[in-house]
Amino acid sequence: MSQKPVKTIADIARICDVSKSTVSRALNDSPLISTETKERIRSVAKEHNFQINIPARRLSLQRSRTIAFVVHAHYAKYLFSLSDLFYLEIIGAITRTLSDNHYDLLVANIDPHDPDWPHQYLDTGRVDGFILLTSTRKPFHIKTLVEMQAPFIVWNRLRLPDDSYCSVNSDNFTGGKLAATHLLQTGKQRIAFIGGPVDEYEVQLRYDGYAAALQENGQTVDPILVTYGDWTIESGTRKMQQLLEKAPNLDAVFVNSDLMAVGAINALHEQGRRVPQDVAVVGYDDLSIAQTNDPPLTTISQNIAQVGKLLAQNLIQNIETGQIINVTIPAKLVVRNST
Amino acid sequence: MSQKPVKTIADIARICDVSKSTVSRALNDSPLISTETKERIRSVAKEHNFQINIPARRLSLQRSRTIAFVVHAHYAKYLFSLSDLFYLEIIGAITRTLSDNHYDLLVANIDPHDPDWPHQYLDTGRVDGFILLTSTRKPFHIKTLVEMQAPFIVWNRLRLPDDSYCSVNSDNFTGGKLAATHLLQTGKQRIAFIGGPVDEYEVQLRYDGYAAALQENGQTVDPILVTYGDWTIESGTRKMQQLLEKAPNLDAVFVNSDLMAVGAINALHEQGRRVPQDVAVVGYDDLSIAQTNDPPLTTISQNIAQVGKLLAQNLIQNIETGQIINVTIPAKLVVRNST
DNA sequence: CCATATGATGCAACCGGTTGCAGGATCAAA
DNA sequence: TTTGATCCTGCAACCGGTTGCATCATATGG
Repeated sequence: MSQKPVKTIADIARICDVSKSTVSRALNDSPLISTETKERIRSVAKEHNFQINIPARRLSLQRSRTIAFVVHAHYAKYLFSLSDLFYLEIIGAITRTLSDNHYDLLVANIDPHDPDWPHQYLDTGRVDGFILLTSTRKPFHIKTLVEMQAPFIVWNRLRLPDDSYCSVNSDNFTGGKLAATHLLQTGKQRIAFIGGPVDEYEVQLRYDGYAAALQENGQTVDPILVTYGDWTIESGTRKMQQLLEKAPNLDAVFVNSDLMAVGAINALHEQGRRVPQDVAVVGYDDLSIAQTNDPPLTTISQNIAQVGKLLAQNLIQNIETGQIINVTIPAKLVVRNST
Repeated sequence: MSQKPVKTIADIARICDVSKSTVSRALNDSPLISTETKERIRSVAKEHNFQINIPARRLSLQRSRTIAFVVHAHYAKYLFSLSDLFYLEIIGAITRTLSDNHYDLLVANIDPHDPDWPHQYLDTGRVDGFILLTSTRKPFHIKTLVEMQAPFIVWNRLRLPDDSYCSVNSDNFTGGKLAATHLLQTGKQRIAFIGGPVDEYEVQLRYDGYAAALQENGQTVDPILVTYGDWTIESGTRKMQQLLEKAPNLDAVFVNSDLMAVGAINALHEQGRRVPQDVAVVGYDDLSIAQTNDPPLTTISQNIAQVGKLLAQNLIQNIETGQIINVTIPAKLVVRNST
């Protein structure tokens, strides 16, 4: 009943008998306003539970305080599919960090062939920056973003720090090395490698780590044991089948993602091989699925929560101060029952 | 070099020697403007590839053309977890439909205990409406939303159409019935039921369908065969273990979600039961994981793409016209190797 | 040939915030 | 008592769109 429509700062100004400017400054905690006036205005605002108009503020400040989480509409049926699970787990940490900083997260469903998409989001003032994950982190897009000087951050950058953009990277070399070393230590001798797409930089690094571990152990990489999938469960199954045909005597495999590892294990079971007794398996990512798989996966953990947090935090930092931040987070081996 | 800063409609107005209003109307295809003027203005806009300022338009139109996808920050480690996979697959279809209609999707990471959250999004003009899925569709929140007359749509509404809000529902009764009937037809006799949380309406309907199928077959429900999990893989495993202890002679189980079904199958394998020979399993949802599981899951498909599309479409309809739309989409049995 | 309908465009207000600058009040120092 | 610094507050412009209404030119009808 007593619901007077208090919708704007002008309404509050009227009630408090001050000007709009004073209300605005009071709500923004400006040092220009006296403490008592500030408190009076704030209590009135609280009382009428006033909500500031965000679009108006955005227009005025020329800042949207919104970040685009870029995804491709590349699946026929679903936008997200299980192979994106890794990214989705990251979204959680991202939104939390963003909202702590009063930023919003927009899901930008882009057409990967449209070179114009960054303009549609940045030049229109809808967002202040972009977060790109592996599947959207094509050279083509990076180039456009750099050229238009868009604030953005990527997960696992393409090259080493020669370009000028932000990134959060995992220590892929160490990850690969940890995985292979662990397998060697458990007595395995013929260790196969199922990578992600061969042209991904992170995949190359993981391979290098794998090769380094073998070398330290006096072994050399057998090319027949090396193959590459596309991150999906099915590709894990397929590549494992092929490996078993070509190299039936393998006794372990380092798979570049938990999802492909799940597929690989399916293939192993089909062939009657026991995991880990006959063939040990190490995955990568430590998705929640790793714990619940049968058997639970030994994997390389990347602390997804921290990745998401850093992606959000450093992008905001870049937007607000222009700093270019590149961080690498450590890889950790998590031993479960698949080895 | 020839990059003149053409950022606002005023710039275009100057170039075309017309007024701001004319530019605005031309870009919005107003019938008030002559065809030739319209074309002239548009070609200039194209040429300078002008991007309209969205926050300004939003302020002026008092519409954000943004929808909030509501999620809870209820997981310790991740916001999304595997048990939300179903929802995540839906996001794809939602964003696609929204962007076809020039709407944006915001991820609203809310505190489920804060009764105030809808105001933070609606009264501030950040969004025009909300999409709620099962985990965020608590009576408490629905009540608040209805009271503040917020436009929103839910997946699987709580009660039958007595409240006045939009929803997209799956035909849960038929789904449950299809699952149980299929198991009976394959010759199974002792069919267990692992539901989602017992207080979820959709779970009750699936149970009713299950019970109806048994009844039509001259059977009656054995309470010892009925149990409820919480949608997670682990709960599927746990509940299956309990069932096997209490009723070792069961020969089939209808599980209310694919994820719990995956967990249940893990438990069955642990006990040395073969799927489907010893125990047949039917899941629910037809997630992408259902196809790649070992064995591939027989499940109830809900056409997730269509669900997402309808959620987006009908919510927009409601926002723009006030119509309250409730639709039920059919459930379909997909037979794979787990039965 | 004048009156009026019709079509195209411009003016100016408005959406709801933020902020540079001017100005009034208070108080201390000269 | 005057001067000037300090502290608060208000005025008004601005952010970049949209839109009701006025205006003006042309077309139509009597």
